[in-house]
Amino acid sequence: MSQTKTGSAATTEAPAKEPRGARRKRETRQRLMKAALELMAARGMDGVAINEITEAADVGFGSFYNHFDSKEAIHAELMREVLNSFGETMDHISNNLEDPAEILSTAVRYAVQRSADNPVWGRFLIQTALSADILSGLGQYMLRDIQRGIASGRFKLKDPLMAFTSVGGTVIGALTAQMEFAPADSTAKKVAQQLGLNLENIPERTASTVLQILGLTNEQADEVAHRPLPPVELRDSLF
Amino acid sequence: MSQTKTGSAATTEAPAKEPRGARRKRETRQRLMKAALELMAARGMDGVAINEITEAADVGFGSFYNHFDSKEAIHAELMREVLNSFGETMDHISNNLEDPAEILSTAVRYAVQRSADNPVWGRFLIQTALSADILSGLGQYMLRDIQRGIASGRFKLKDPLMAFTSVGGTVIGALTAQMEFAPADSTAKKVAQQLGLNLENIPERTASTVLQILGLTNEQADEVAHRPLPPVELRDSLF
DNA sequence: ATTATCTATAGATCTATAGATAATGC
DNA sequence: ATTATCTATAGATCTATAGATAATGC
Repeated sequence: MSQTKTGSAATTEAPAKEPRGARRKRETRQRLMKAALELMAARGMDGVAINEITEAADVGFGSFYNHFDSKEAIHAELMREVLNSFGETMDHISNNLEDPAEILSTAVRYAVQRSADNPVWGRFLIQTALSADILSGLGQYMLRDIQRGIASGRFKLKDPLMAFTSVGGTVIGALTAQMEFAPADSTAKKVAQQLGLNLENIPERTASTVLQILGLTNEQADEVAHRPLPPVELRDSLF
Repeated sequence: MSQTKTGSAATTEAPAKEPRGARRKRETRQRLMKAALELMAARGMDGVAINEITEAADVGFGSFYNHFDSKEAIHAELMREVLNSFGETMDHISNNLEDPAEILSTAVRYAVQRSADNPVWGRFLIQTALSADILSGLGQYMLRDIQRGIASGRFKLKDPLMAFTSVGGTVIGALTAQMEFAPADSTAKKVAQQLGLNLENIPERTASTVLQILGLTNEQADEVAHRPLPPVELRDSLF
């Protein structure tokens, strides 16, 4: 248990009075996190050696253990941070909107769009969603939003469990699809285009699909899914 | 390239004339496959050492290389075999039913139910669905069934891509959920029950959900999803 | 003096192969 | 004689730690 955890792990700007050594340590930690994020997004936790992380971070090998106890530990930290950053955005969205359908729609559009813009982030978000128990990751936010919609009567569900499963699966499927299609030269994109599939506006179409699963009519869902997106403030140092 | 591939990898009964040595070899291979299947279902390909596979199969370590070139090779073989066995069942279902909705419903009910009965099989099916490109796994069968339904007019889709994504995500989500809930003492099960969630008949409810995504009304979907299941013949040596 | 980093390395783990042993089939 | 298995091991890879070096802060 030799490592020190900085109070608020994600903040970039230090409290001004932060001594130089502490800043240096924080920066090293940050470099390790960033390097691990990219490597593990691409190849998964098991596919990456600590050696590779320190190399990519341009940090001495032994320094890794000044910051993390193990590979599992840094991976867990990364998941925690991706989720926290996502959660904060979600809270921000929730606090500025009334309609539960619009809240969920905004969250979905945000997640899908951001995964296309930043596949490293997206791949990691998917890892958190699939890892261990569902409700420790993405699922908890979805569940909260869905319950809110049920309570308010906006969502009318005959089968809450299946609705939850289906919404979750749809979102993860869309994140995956979006990242397959995002690169301009991807084979997935070519195949899809040959099949005549529409690859525009996937965030909005995902949101609409999700809302229909939750009981809105086609028209209602499309309307909500195309409302103007409120600006979302991002403050992640990692991405 | 020292290994020999038996013609039809999955068959149990040999052509009677098979010499003793060949049978012995086939049985060793089979034991390796079975052991790897269980270990890799639980811990993933990377989490298992070849050593552990031969130990579990009660086979000398070096013998592994009489049958497979690498860990990747045996994993690929396992995916291929799980998928083939699934595909044959799907073909059997397709050939004996007319209604595209019923064909897809039967396939979904079969996959979900069998995952509950045999979590090792289920976990592997999920691995095939998530691995590499979507359409090499489960997806190809779904895509075929959905296209058939569109062609016949049974499914009316405004957005084929999202329908496909959503159906795929829903099925994988249901497979996962079903396996979480299947063990009598699982925590997931307790949590779900405390939330008042209905855990009965998940195969049928998944099928119904999928059909609704594909444009059937609630009532139509429920009716199809509860038709009597035609008997399905299984002939997998591995499970 | 303290703290964070670095280099170097011991030990564990794992893969792939070589060569010996045992069983089969002619 | 051939074939499949086995045991034993060399070599590669990776983790975790020890001890040296450099920078900071008093």
